[in-house]
Amino acid sequence: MTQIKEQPRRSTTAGRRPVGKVLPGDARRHHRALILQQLVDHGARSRADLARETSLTRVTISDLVAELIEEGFLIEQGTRPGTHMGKPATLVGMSEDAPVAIALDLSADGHLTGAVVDLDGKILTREQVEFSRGDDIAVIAGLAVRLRESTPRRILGVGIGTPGIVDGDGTVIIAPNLGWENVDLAAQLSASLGLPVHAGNDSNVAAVAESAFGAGDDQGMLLLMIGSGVGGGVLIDGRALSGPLMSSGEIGHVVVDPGGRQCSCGNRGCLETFLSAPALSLLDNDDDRRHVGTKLATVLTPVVTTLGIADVVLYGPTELLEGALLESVRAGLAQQTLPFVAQRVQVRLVPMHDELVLTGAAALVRYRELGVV
Amino acid sequence: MTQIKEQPRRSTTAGRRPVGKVLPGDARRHHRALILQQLVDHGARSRADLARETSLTRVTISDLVAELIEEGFLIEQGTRPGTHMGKPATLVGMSEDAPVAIALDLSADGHLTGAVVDLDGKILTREQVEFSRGDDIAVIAGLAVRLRESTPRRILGVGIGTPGIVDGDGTVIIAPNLGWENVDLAAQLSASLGLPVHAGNDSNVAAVAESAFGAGDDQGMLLLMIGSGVGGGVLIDGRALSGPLMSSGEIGHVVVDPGGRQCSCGNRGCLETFLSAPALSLLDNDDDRRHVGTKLATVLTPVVTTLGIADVVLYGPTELLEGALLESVRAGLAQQTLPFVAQRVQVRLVPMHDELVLTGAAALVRYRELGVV
DNA sequence: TCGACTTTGTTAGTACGCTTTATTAACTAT
DNA sequence: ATAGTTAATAAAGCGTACTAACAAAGTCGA
Repeated sequence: MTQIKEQPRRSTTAGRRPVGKVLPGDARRHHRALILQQLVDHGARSRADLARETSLTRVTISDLVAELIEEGFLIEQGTRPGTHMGKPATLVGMSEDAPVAIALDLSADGHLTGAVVDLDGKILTREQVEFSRGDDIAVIAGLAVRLRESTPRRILGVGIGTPGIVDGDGTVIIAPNLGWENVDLAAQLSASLGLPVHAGNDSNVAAVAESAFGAGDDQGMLLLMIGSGVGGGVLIDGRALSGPLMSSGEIGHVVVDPGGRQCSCGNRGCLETFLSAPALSLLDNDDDRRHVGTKLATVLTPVVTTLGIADVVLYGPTELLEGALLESVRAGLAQQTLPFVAQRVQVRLVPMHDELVLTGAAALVRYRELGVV
Repeated sequence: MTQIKEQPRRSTTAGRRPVGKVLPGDARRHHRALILQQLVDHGARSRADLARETSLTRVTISDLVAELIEEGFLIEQGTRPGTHMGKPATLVGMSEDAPVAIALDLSADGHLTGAVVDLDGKILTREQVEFSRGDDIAVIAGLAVRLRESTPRRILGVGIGTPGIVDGDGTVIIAPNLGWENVDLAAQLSASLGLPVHAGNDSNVAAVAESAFGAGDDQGMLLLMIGSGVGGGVLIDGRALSGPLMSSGEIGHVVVDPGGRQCSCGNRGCLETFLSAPALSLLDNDDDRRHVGTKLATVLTPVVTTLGIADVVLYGPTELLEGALLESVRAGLAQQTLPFVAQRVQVRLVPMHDELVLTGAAALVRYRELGVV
């Protein structure tokens, strides 16, 4: 009887700076990721197509595709329609029964939303439960269990978008809304569920979703999530930047009006005190909206210029953002940056009902487990 | 006679997001980089040490080290002094005759500085020639050739720090100071010198130097280069971020005072019109310096918060920056960011005579050719 | 002083993943 | 029918890192 030696659990290295050694298996995992990426991005295609697109040989592609079919990710879809020279190609595409992710959204006050999401970002099942500051993490695990039982499909992993500062291991360093400090959220859930769990800041995760499933420029994007608070996420090459402080979601707490309104973070005049949905809904004229847009542009300009980002997304209640506010953000950015940058930056709105945090949590799983951006 | 098949020229993949396939040779190059990184960072050590630190086996390390000794990068330095159990370790370290880089600095007006720089960032030879807007690139190549002839050591490659927006291939997309637009600087020099050539924005390259050879936090750093203009560079994980627009050096052209002084970029009131060395030297009281520091903090805050950067470096004429200006930058940052961030960010000065552009150009070569950060 | 132990570094053999070369399969063009 | 083209598989080889085993050179304890 063959004894399989237990390998230390390791997610795909694709997309991360390799910090340690690289084994042959890492190369293979990366090549699997290349194949899945092509199929997810451009739909079903033949093995020969994949060989051309990845510059691997047809032999290697056949081998990898066989493995991915075996594991249920891919499925043969018959020969390519139409008439061509040579032997007709057999199309290979993502399977309808491919593994799915469980996605959890902790960003809302008072409740927790969970969903089963497939690898294309489609929400299959959705459930919402009460969850407030102080509630036990077991509530989260409970929802995940119910979601797991709601589908016959294999679960690739669990993704969580949570407010606060979250490190790369899924530990919530600080989350005032939830009253958490140094909570190893991912590790606890992983232990109780027996599944890989990945957690990220809610607005970072939303940015990942817009890049993975939306219209985001996956080379570089800045997303601002405007809800009860304001969060932000920056993506470069499909990866959410967090930096050594992991504070990348906290753009809402940049002070734009020292001495202004009191903010929950302790400071006064944070961007969030102007731009949150509650604050915006109190505005009753365009002059005030224009004022907020100008303030916002002042915060965005240094980031956009310094990072060379061309795609800025405002994710929030469209009715509060469109019109005067959006126009003044565009105008402000155009005025405050180099002409070279100004000509290339676009600012656009994405409506709240896109549920980017939920699908982004799934995208996080897809990325960390499969290396697909 | 053995025919060596020509491999497509490829620099190390270490540190870049792998975009295509990964061959065994790529893994090997990465492992060579791990070894060199350890030796550069922590000095000479034994093969067994390297095995422990990289988690490769002693066998593999011996193999790779033999190769690196063969190529002249490393050298055996005798047994480790002191008395220990077991067989005495043979120390291996960077060779005194290891290959060097040719570094070129185009950031100054009117002249071009070149140097031969070793892998530790030490300047071995240095030469300066006239170079102004409109001069031929052959002047640059000429200096590189003279520098190459000035040393018997092997040349690893050529690095260039240049003002303007530079893409990843070393093409200068736009550089007003030099009157360049879409000049494929690296490609032209590489063709005429027969050496690998890497080019980057001058302030980005300076940031790389501070991370590689200075005290920079290599997880994340923002460097502002304050000279005749103002440029910036952001490093995350030892890599300079440039984003899709490649404009990351251009933080100096964020408008902080709409309607202010005319800037060379066409806009009015750019950060550069306040903060450049010429502008600063005109200030004669601390109130004005404090005003500039506050403006600067306003630009830095969104970047620091959004990227979660803990290390901010002002690289310029110390006598103009220390005191009131520096203090007000620190105070502004502390006031305008989350307490969590404010407690962790440090702002420090690096004097101009550190020649960061020159050594940074060398660091760029070291990184691109050897994968050493 | 001598054997036991520890640590370093090498040699020999194995596993894995990709490549190249060759072959079979299935179609179009003439 | 025959040639040409494209798809996919089969077989053999190469590079890289691994495990196992061992030699070398010292320390340590009795």
